[in-house]
Amino acid sequence: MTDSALADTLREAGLKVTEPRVAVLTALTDIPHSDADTIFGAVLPSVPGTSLQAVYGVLAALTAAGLLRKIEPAGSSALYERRTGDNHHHIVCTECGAVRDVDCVVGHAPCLTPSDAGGFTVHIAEVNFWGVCPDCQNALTQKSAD
Amino acid sequence: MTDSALADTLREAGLKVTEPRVAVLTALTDIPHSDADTIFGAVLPSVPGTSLQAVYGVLAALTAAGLLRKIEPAGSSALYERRTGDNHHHIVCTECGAVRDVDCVVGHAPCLTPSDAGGFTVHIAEVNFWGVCPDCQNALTQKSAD
DNA sequence: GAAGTTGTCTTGAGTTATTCAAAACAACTG
DNA sequence: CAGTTGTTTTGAATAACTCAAGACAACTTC
Repeated sequence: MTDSALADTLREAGLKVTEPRVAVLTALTDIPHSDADTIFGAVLPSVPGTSLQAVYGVLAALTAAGLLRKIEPAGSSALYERRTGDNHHHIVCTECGAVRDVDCVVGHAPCLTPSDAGGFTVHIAEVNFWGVCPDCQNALTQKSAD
Repeated sequence: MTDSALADTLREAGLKVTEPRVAVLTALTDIPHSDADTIFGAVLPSVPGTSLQAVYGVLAALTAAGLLRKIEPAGSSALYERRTGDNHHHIVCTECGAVRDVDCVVGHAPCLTPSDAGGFTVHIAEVNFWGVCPDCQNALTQKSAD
């Protein structure tokens, strides 16, 4: 994705096009599911004078505009991704923290409807899977074979 | 639930029975889905010399022993509850933060199996619903009627 | 029932992710 | 090109939580 395409994306969302914003979008295209600090590290080379606070500001603005989705897995800092609006879920590795997208389970509206919401109006259902990624499975197998 | 029943619960889990631990269990029986600070406040009157750090320690020990479940909804601090081992879910009010238990959706193993786990071994599926509680619905209706 | 051992609590400080505020600055408008 | 509005920089502050060391209490053994 080119910078000018990203610029258009920003403009369409009613946001001003700035270097930090384009850089953050570029970084999240390359490395999705990154936290603010990782994004800051990825952005710093191309935007030398920037700061972590600026990254937080950009992330908040882009999330509010619907350009980013913020996910907050238990026990880790907030992660951001560009894939929005499709209600997909995530699986997190309990060993290394790796995150992977999981498409919505087999076409289940039932999955997203509690049996008894106790009078609550349900707006969204959030599903997170926890498990072990292939790499860590190998590492664990290796270890137990020692 | 009496203190001695709680004491037995602790002993059965292989934990020493102490005043702060009994007090934390009592507090969580009365007010489930509480955070460390709220529990601290509820415990303080009956265990005058205690500290927030002690509460954190107790919560960690009881959670590790399987006596408590820790839930960490996005954007809020960690909450604890005594209901464990039944894989139930939660619905959180986006207005006031109220949390309510939701029994597992209509008997769905499918709900807990991602369509493509990408090589991950899935251990647990976590489901959180976000919506508006009855009280806040009323408040919002009222407000729009003004 | 008393002494010892082990684990728990208290006290105090430190860490990390995140947020707030004010001034300097840059992007879009006309 | 100048003005306005919104963004970024700089610096500091906050909240939730963790770590560490000594004081202390619960269960065990005698």
